[in-house]
Amino acid sequence: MSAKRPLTRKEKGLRTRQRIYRTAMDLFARKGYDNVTVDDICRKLGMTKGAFYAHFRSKDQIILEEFMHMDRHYEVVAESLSSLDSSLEKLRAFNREAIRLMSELGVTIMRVLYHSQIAPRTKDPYLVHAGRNLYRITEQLIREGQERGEIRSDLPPEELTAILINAFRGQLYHWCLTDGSFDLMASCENLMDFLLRGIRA
Amino acid sequence: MSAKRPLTRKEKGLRTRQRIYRTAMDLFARKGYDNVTVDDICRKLGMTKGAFYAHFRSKDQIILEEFMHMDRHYEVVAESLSSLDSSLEKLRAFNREAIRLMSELGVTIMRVLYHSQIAPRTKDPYLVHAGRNLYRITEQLIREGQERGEIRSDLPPEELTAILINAFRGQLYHWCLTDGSFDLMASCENLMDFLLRGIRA
DNA sequence: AATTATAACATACTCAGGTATGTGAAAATT
DNA sequence: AATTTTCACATACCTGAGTATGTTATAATT
Repeated sequence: MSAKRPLTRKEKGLRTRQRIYRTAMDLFARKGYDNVTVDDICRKLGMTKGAFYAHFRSKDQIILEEFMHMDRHYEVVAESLSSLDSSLEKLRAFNREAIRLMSELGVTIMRVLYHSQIAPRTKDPYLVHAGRNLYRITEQLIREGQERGEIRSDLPPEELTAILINAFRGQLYHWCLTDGSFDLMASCENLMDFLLRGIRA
Repeated sequence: MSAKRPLTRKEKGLRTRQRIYRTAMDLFARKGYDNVTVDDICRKLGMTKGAFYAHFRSKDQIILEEFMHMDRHYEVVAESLSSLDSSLEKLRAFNREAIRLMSELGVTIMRVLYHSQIAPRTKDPYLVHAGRNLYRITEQLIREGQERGEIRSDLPPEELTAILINAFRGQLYHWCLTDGSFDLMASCENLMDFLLRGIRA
């Protein structure tokens, strides 16, 4: 037990925020996102909507944050790539891990994400932020591959990046639409083979 | 003026349905989907929600039907393909027209569609109905191409179909996310080139 | 022709996400 | 130290999609 120094206001706020986050994620996992109301979450925590919306802009902001954590994780994946010597293999490995991470998040979360990101009121959706590690790293790998002559150079790296990511996203979207009715990893492995044919020099 | 024979009940219902449909689409186009409430639509027609929901399951059902019309139109497009002799060119042309149709529907409608199809409560989303013309025709063209040796046969036609359609859908989704910030036709032309590299024998 | 069923709509609700505003205590400012 | 600001949360409300339940005229059944 640590000494019970009275919490500073910021600390208290952060703690509350985390409690909301965890409780929400826990409820989502157990009862399904749309079977959990914001009031449910608050009731379980003995607080009110005021508290919730002081810490999160919306219900699906919770899901978005879970997803954003993943983006940070991409950096770790990228570092593990140095042992591979072909850019194409790096690209393949990086993508495989990205897909794995998303399949581990699960259909439910990915579905809520793809649903909320395209919602009418959603401005500047995170999914397409150019600064995301997903974009940065993919583009970097492609650029490298082009310099080393492994990847075709008749298209700019940004465009190849977009093609790749959007193709996979279409697959993910489909996976969500069908409630995870197929093996995401396996199908993306095939997709990667397919796309690599179109990308190599 | 046609004689004012009293309308049979079915006729009346159908007429009402069409009035709702047109009024809704008109309002959506002018004020934006999410700035139009079901009550707005009803008020403009001098009826109430009861009427609306007797004819449509939900607000976005209207959008879905608009989209389903398009699917019927694919057949017409498919018939115009016979003048082309290469399966790959048929595939390219068919896809181009499909994209054109969707870009003509506009970002707003496509966005509502992609949003509502992946909504938590949406069961058996139309977008992935195997019976859709989009799937049937694409798969047919691929099958032909394989028989004629123009398209690789190491993957089953269903899988190639899925890869193609999902890749394009990813692009469409991205188009919606960014509110139509790029030229859909042009970018899909590039995407098609890219994918054809991976699909030819 | 009388009865029953049903389809087209109206009325009055529920539900859940989100907002506007209030309050008290901690923190910054003087 | 006194005052002002700010932040964490509470209360009360709004909104808009969707539903449960009438009501009435038409169509089907007897």
